[in-house]
Amino acid sequence: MPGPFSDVERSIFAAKEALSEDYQPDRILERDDEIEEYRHALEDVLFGRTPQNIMLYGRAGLGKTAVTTYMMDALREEVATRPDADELFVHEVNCNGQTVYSVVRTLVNKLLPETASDFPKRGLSTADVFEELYTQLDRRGGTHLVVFDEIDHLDDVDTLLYELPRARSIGHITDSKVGVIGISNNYTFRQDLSPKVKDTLMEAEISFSPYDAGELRAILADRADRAFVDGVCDESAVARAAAIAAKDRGNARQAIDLLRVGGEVAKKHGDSRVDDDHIIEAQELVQRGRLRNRIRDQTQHAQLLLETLAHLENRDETPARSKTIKTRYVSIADSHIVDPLTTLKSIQNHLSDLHMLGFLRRIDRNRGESGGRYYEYSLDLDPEIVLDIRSEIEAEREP
DNA sequence: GATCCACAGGAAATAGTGGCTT
DNA sequence: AAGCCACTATTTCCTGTGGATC
Repeated sequence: MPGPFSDVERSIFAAKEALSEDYQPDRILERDDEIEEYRHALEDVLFGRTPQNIMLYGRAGLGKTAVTTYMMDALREEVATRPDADELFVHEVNCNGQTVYSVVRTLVNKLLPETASDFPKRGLSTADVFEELYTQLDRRGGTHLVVFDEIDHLDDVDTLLYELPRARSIGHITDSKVGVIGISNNYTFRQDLSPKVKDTLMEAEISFSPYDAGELRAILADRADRAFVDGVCDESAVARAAAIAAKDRGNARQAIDLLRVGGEVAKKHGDSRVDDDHIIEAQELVQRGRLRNRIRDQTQHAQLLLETLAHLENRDETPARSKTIKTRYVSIADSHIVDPLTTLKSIQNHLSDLHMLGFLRRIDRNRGESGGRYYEYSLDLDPEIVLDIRSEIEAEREP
């Protein structure tokens, strides 16, 4: 008599969205200082003055994007009631994996009238796309706040951040105002900027510090309240997730992931409550998921090199120097019917990248006249997991 | 102390794709 | 069609580097 869905009512989630990555909370917890600074920096907009440029710093998962979305919504509402304020436009652009040209291009496309066709993907110079941006800004008029998320992923940020904040003073635009809001996961980003850019852009800098365990617990308790059926989530689970994340990097996203996966684990086991054992089990799953995404982001050759290193690791042939890695890599590339890279240099480039990303461990060797100087690499991950993930990825692309 | 090995690391050149303007 | 342009991923070329060896 019981059908396949008969025990669905026992589900422990009430509103799982509250634990998803793109959930936007309607109130922001534990970021009062940052919000206050933010508010101050945005005040000019309310009086129709040129907005300040704002930079946000802080690791991933510290609420930079959430606070920004929150602030922009609030600002939009407030502007509507203020007679002095110009019409406000907020544009968000994610810079991950983009170039200056493509970022400005997406901006232009957002400003273009509905009927117009998109700005060309290629074929035009960066100056052209900026020119189009300015005419579109002036056509719209008003105040524009441009949010560049993950701005540190952009190479050649200088051009972008030099051009845009100055557009008005140089006379590229006259009927509109532009403010730049940059979001960076990288603290050293500031040092990479040219001095010219630094002083214009750095009118307001807000840095987000890691959450401590107490703050995380408050955030998690709030989310757990919404996400889980009442009373299902143990306080110990919240405390455990907060503790793990606080010890790692004070990352709220990580903590929330732990809670969500912990809930899934409990559900899979058929348990009616979520406790800290579930969170501990979730920790490994979350870590593995992270690693899979990071590996997936790598180019094919880099992935093949990771696979090569995993094999070498299994045979106890690590640490290995680039030459031996290369010969193994070639045969592995062949087995996947991929054209291998031909030069040693390109292998070394990839190895060096992978080392910088924390996938590989590297030893500096110097045997003087009888061996010279070279590096030896070994895998800084569990080889079995790497091989597993690799075959998962490989299986996805075949069928 | 000069020399030398076998790379490391950076810059520039090359190749290849796609697509614009004139 | 010619001449640019953006962008990516190599390859080629060049200039260190630093301890062992002479």
